[in-house]
Amino acid sequence: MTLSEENYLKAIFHLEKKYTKGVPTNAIAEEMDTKASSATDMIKRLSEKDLIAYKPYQGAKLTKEGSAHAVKVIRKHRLWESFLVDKLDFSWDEVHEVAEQLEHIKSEKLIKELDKFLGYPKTDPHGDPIPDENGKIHRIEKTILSKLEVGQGGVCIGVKDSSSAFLKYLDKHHISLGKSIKVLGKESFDNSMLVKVGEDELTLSSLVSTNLYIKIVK
Amino acid sequence: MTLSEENYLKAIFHLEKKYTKGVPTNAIAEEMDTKASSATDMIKRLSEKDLIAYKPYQGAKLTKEGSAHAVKVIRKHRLWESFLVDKLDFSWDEVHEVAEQLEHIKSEKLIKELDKFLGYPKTDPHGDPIPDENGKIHRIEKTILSKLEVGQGGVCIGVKDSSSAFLKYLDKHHISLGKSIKVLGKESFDNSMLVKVGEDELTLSSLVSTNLYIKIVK
DNA sequence: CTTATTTTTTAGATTAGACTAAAAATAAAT
DNA sequence: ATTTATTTTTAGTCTAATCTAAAAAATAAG
Repeated sequence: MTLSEENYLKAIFHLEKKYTKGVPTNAIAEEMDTKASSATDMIKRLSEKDLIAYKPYQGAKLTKEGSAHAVKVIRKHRLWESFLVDKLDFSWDEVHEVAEQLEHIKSEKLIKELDKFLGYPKTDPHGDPIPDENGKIHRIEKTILSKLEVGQGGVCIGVKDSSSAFLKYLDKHHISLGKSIKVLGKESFDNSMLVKVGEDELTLSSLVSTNLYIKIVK
Repeated sequence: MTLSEENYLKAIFHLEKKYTKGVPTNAIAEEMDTKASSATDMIKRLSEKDLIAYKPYQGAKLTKEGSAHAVKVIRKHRLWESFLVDKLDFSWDEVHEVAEQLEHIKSEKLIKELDKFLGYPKTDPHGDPIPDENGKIHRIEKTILSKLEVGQGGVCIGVKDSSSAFLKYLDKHHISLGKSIKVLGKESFDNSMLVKVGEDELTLSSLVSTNLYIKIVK
């Protein structure tokens, strides 16, 4: 399995949440930041290897095998991100690029030992679940902050957008995983909200509140 | 710089110890486990990028730039090997393959932080020196065990052959870095020697004694 | 100093992955 | 239901890295 094949599988895996009845070629090309013709080529290759099911013009779906492989890569990615933050003092906005490389290292033992070394973490530095050795993804119940009503509150447990820009914004305003957040007010005009984060009060735009995952606590 | 280019640079770097006036194409091909024609191709590419100096039929020599890059890769390789042994419970015969992959990860910060995390180790698990951040290799004075006279002794500080088979042989006979070794007798017929390793006495064949590095202690 | 051998290079093919440009299939709109 | 627009695929080219087979250069031997 080549590096490029693995990246395509991963892309399709993520896109399947959005396109449940076959991921379109264009969507894959866009996700991979390449051209549709290149995506078509790769789709054919993956199809021949039975990693995806594909009929021309019908979009792609991962097979059991393809999905299993994608999950393995995602497991490695998230374990490496955890390593970088927990052991090497990387901040959560610095880990993605490096993990993109590390996720392709081939060694069963390496990932098993790394998992042990990290103390079998359940989530990565962005709150995303780390698939277990059998490929099982333990999804956590989470709510988008913007869906909370005034008076409701909870704990920040993840981000939807994990771009460096967004993560840096959160750092700047002292919002991090584990912080308690309570909704003090909502502005219907622009959907911004007034929240209490830890001891601070601040106003969050819609763009921010729609990208933060909360675990509701009564 | 591609993965393959890096591997060729590394190969040439190691071969330069043996071929001081230009590394022959065939030697490179053999080291890289490929064909001479492939080596010629790569030599041309590296030459165009000024990473090696090369005139047809004259063999290859690393330029300053090429050598610096090779050393960086070697630094990464040895730091990763240290990580695998010190932190992830790999044994010294298991690290090479994985480090061959990890050495190509591109991130200045990663390697800087890894070095710090490991406590700035001076040598890798086989006793080979880890180049520092500036590419300086602090070579240790070492003697091949077979060169010692009867009565002389020292500490095992490295291996010349780091094949899995040899390392496993050493494990089996409780020979590891840091162990004290004393020569009790030499057999001129087959150049085997009787040695005391720690508290044990054992006979080492010439193949073994010519592949163990010793720091002589009086 | 020619001949034979070894080493190295060239020539031509192949594969994975990507690209551009054009054709074909599907979907949308008058 | 045709025309228009979008999406997808095909056809052909390109690059990095490899290979085999053959030619050319350098070295060694008689």
